[in-house]
Amino acid sequence: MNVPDLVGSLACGDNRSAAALNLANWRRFEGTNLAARRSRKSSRKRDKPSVTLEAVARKAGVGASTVSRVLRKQGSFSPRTRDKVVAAVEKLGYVPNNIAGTLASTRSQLVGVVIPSLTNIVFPDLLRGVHKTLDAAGYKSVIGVTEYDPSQEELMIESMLAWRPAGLIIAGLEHTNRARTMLKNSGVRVVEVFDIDGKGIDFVVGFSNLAVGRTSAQFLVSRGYRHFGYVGHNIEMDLRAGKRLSGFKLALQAAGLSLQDQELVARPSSVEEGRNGLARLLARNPAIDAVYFSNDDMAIGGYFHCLANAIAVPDRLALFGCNGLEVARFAPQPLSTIRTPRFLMGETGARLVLTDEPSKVVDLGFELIEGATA
Amino acid sequence: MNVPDLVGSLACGDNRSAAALNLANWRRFEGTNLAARRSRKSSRKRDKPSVTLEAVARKAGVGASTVSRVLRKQGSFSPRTRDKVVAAVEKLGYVPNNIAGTLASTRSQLVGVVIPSLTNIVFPDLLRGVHKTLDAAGYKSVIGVTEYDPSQEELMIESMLAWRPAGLIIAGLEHTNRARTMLKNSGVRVVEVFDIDGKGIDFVVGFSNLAVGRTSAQFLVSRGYRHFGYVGHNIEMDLRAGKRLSGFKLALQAAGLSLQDQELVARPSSVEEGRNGLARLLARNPAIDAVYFSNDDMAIGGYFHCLANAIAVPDRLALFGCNGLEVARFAPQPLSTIRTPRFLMGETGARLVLTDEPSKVVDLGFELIEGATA
DNA sequence: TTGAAAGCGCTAACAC
DNA sequence: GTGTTAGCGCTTTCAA
Repeated sequence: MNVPDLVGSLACGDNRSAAALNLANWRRFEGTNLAARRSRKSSRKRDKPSVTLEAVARKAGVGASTVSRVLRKQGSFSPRTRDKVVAAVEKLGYVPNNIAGTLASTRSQLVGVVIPSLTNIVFPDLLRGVHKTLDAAGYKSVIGVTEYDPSQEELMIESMLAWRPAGLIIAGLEHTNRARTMLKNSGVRVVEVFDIDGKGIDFVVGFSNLAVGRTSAQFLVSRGYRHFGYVGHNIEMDLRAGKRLSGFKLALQAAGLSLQDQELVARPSSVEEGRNGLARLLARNPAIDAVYFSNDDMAIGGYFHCLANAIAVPDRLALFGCNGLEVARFAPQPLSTIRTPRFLMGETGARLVLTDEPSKVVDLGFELIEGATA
Repeated sequence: MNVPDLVGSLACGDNRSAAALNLANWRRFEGTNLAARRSRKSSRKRDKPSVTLEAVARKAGVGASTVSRVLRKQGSFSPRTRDKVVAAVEKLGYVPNNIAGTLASTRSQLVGVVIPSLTNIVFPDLLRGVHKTLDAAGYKSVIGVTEYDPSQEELMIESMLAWRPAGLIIAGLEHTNRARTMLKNSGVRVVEVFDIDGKGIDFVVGFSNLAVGRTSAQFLVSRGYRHFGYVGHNIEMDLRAGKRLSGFKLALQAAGLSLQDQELVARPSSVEEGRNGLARLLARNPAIDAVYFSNDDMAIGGYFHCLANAIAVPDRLALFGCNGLEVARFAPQPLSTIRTPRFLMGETGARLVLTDEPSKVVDLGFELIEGATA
């Protein structure tokens, strides 16, 4: 144990092989019911002896249901009984089995969280809020990542539902029809977050991406910029970024202006794509004096491009992002952007998903940060 | 439904209240067994009718175990039977109950992941790797966040174990004694990640933080720097950052040099703390010509300080970080740092945790990125 | 205040 | 190839 192996010693085989092997071993055991049961235990070295509630009950000299009541501090029991039980639990190192508990009570303490990505910090931010609230209430979050793919999301939702979660928190309002149907029929409470521009299933918690885009445009217009460009990532996948762009364009239109050029990258947002995207946009269209980015990661990339190429910000070029990331806040020039309530969305969503309240939409709003880049 | 409510309509009460309320309603129902059962269903609007395996079996006109076999593509069944079952599943919208399945088979498809934080992108990076591997193998990850607090970690581990996970992935090698004992007695496979400098419980997957610190120092020394400073976050909480600092100091010592000054922030790492920390360090000790940061977030903050104050990097001051974050890679001057294998750690850890292999330590190594700041 | 009994919905062994 | 049977480890009822 703990003998340092090197990377080379790692087989890069199929992840399932081990499970398959187990199963194979497994099915070799024959004999009487009892013998078979016993073999099962020994067939996997690592199969825990698993102290059960009943073992605790025996040790404490009480009934199983009494132990159950004591452990959940529910119903009544004498102090003496409680002490005996607690002592037995300690002695045996008993850890309750939530799987059995959940099955018996039909009330799970698992909440599913389905997000498109873990690469963009906004989703971990959401998770932080969710986790904080859930943890305080004794719930655990099971996470699923969809990579912005609706069919993967559908699969994810289906397998999440198989765990009979207490609730489901999902980023976005757009899902496949089947996903929507499963969700509705499941009887599980659903909270859709990050977007309120559309029709939700149950609870909807977030902000209007359309309004974010609109507000961004109005701000830039009010600052006197007139030649607008856009640098964004794949808006066919990230529908919310697409809605922001729509809002942005609509507001420009309303002001009698328009987007002069846009650079759309077919990949996820990143600092790199933002930097390169801006470079391409400017090469193509040097007259642009203000650029709207699909988010702060992209915008920071753009800012880096300006720093590296001595482009005066905001005099020669204004930059505007979305999200209000920490890194953007402490740049030499704080990025002009809109702060979105990711953590609060997580907290709010987690709280609602555990309630019995009627469905509703909660607009958490957003905040414009003037910054120094526009 | 979907009537836009405003934020104000949200009570900011205790998260448990709803659950408590449910329970209260719950216990009010009395009567015969059947009546009670029925009340249960109606007491919570949202209690699903829950189609069962048996319902599918009836609909398909076959036995329950046959349905089970078909659904898990295990054992044998005729094509005709399969078609009947599949049809019934479709018709009824059946979603298997993993809770029951897990209890019956005593083989869970849940893997616990215990990390100190979600604020620092390195942990989501780990999660990405874990999730990718687990997802491909049909497993789900349950996450727990400890906020770098050993006693919270202990609690987290305990409640994770209650779900009888297929395995547990934990960041770091340092745990409370009770946590370690629980882990060992649980019979669950454990993978400790992010650190190999110490004694592990079962699998250990990561890199040597001591070596990272040492390598960083050697690099800076080889570049000709002689007056070293350190800007870091709370190393009493983040033990791995502490180990890097130790390695750094040891290597300086070995070169006949030493750290001239250090700025330790008592908070989590952030761009802000890095920026302010460097400002304080330089104010106190202007002679320093190279600064080692506890990680890239801090280092980027330091870099921003230099940009904002026209401090020539690396001529006047060299900067060195740790992790190799994307944002650092595309800064005007790419940050000099060490890339750590977060994603790979996640993949490797997840793969190992599902195996039957004997315990071992896997050193995934790290990579020095020369960058342009040192 | 307590224990016996009946499930929760599924899997696995085994006989047919 | 398929159905019957016996649990998995709990919670909840109900009678004592």
